[in-house]
Amino acid sequence: MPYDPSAFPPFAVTVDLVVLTVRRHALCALAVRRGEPPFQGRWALPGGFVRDDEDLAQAAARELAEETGLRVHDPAVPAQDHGAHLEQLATYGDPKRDPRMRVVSVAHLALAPDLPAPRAGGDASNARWAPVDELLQQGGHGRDGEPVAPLAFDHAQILSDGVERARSKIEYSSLATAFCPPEFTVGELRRVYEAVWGVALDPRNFHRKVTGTPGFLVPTGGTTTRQGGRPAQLFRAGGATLLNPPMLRPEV
Amino acid sequence: MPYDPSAFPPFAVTVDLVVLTVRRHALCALAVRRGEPPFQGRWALPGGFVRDDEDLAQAAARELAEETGLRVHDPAVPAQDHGAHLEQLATYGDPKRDPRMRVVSVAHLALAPDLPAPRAGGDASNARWAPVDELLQQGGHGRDGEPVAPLAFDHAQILSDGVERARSKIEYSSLATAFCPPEFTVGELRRVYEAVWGVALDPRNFHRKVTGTPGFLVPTGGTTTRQGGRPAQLFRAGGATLLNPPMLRPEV
DNA sequence: ATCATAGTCGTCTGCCTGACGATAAACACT
DNA sequence: AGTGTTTATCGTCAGGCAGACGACTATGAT
Repeated sequence: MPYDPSAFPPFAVTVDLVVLTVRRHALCALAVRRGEPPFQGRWALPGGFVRDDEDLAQAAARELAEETGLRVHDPAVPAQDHGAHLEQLATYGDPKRDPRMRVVSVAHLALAPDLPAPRAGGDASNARWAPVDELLQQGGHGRDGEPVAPLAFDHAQILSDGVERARSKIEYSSLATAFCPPEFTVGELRRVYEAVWGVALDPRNFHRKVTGTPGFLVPTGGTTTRQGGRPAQLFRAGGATLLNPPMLRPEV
Repeated sequence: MPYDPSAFPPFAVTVDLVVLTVRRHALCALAVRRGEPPFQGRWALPGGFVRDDEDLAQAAARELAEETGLRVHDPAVPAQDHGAHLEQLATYGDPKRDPRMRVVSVAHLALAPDLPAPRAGGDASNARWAPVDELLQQGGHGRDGEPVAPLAFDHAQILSDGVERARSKIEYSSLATAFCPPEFTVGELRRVYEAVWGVALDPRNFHRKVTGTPGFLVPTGGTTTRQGGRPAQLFRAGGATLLNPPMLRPEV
């Protein structure tokens, strides 16, 4: 039976990216300014159309590289350069989510270490890291006073879902290390958890927990004083991806 | 700026369903026989095209109702009839996953109580509940000897992802009750966990855990002996959706 | 009456966590 | 050099929870 193109409605398929990082003790997301209607001039999540010959993950990795220069960390390549974590988040397909046409967006979540200022097609003023609080808050604005919220389309919902995914996933996986540089201290890792969860953690219990979980952290032998105070041991992320028992997020 | 249809490649968008239930102490999934090429005669997950005016969740709920007659349980309607749990699972978009054309499939996961025999367009021989082990195993076949594996397209991967989602989600949520009838006993709930995880659980510790978790179970006052032995209390699912601390899955 | 089956209540022990005291090693002052 | 500040790291203790398992209860089957 030949294929009948009239048997189904055509869709546009895009990937949108929730790229998270921790800057200045705050969980931040990458936002780009829209250059064309709809929502011209408003901030949005980076993204774009999936190409004809591309897998969804490939498209997301391509967009991520275009926006940030980040390569995706491939677990199959252990000795690889430090790269970002990228995973599929969810798919959004409300018929009215884009006023122009029927668009289904496959959102992806990327976790990246603190990066230099972003570039978007070479134009820095059209891309920025903004604290997720500002992006999700009614009338949110950056430190420069520019309004950054509300985001275009349904991107506030997508960002919110991505943040919630990240918050819950660092509980039971070693993903928090994706926010850290290749070598980091226990204190730096703790400040990642504190920024993502928005809580304060006891440094002593945190230290006991992460150093006592087999495979989570591997000491590199070096030390650093870049945080001030007593020199701290440097670690790399160990091979373990699942934490058992998990890291417990404190109650409200 | 007008919309330019040549700016993006057109996709077909479908929803595929991983419908899980527990039958005869085994985790089973709904499978339908394909009536046309490609993969004609092979078993596949139920699914279909998303319509022009439909949200993804609506499309999934419609397909679920068409295949099983199940309504989706809406948390906003507390006094509602018993219904299935339905949630988005993941999206699959490999360019070659369907040889006919570019198809992106938004897979959904549904959990249902044990149901009467399925119907697929009224033809029972073209739909069946099959243990997920048989569906995922090389050369798997049903009790009638008919081969049910491998599934068509990338449906083995989708089913595998859905099963893994269900296995992990009943750890920290009350979702296991979605496999049970409206009223059930602690033992019936335990057998759900045992079937989904494929392990044996201590009845005494399980009883202590589920009855001691506030909001998980609400006693209805009734009892039943349908399992034989001493009469057991009947419970309904309580309002709690998140279990804290979680139910622990025994080690290998 | 006896047995088999399933449900329910307790006990004990070990592990993990949260709370928090104490010490160590750097830097910035005076 | 001494003092204070900051961060890191080790230790202690009590409470909670889970795994192992004994004991008892209430039904139906033989």
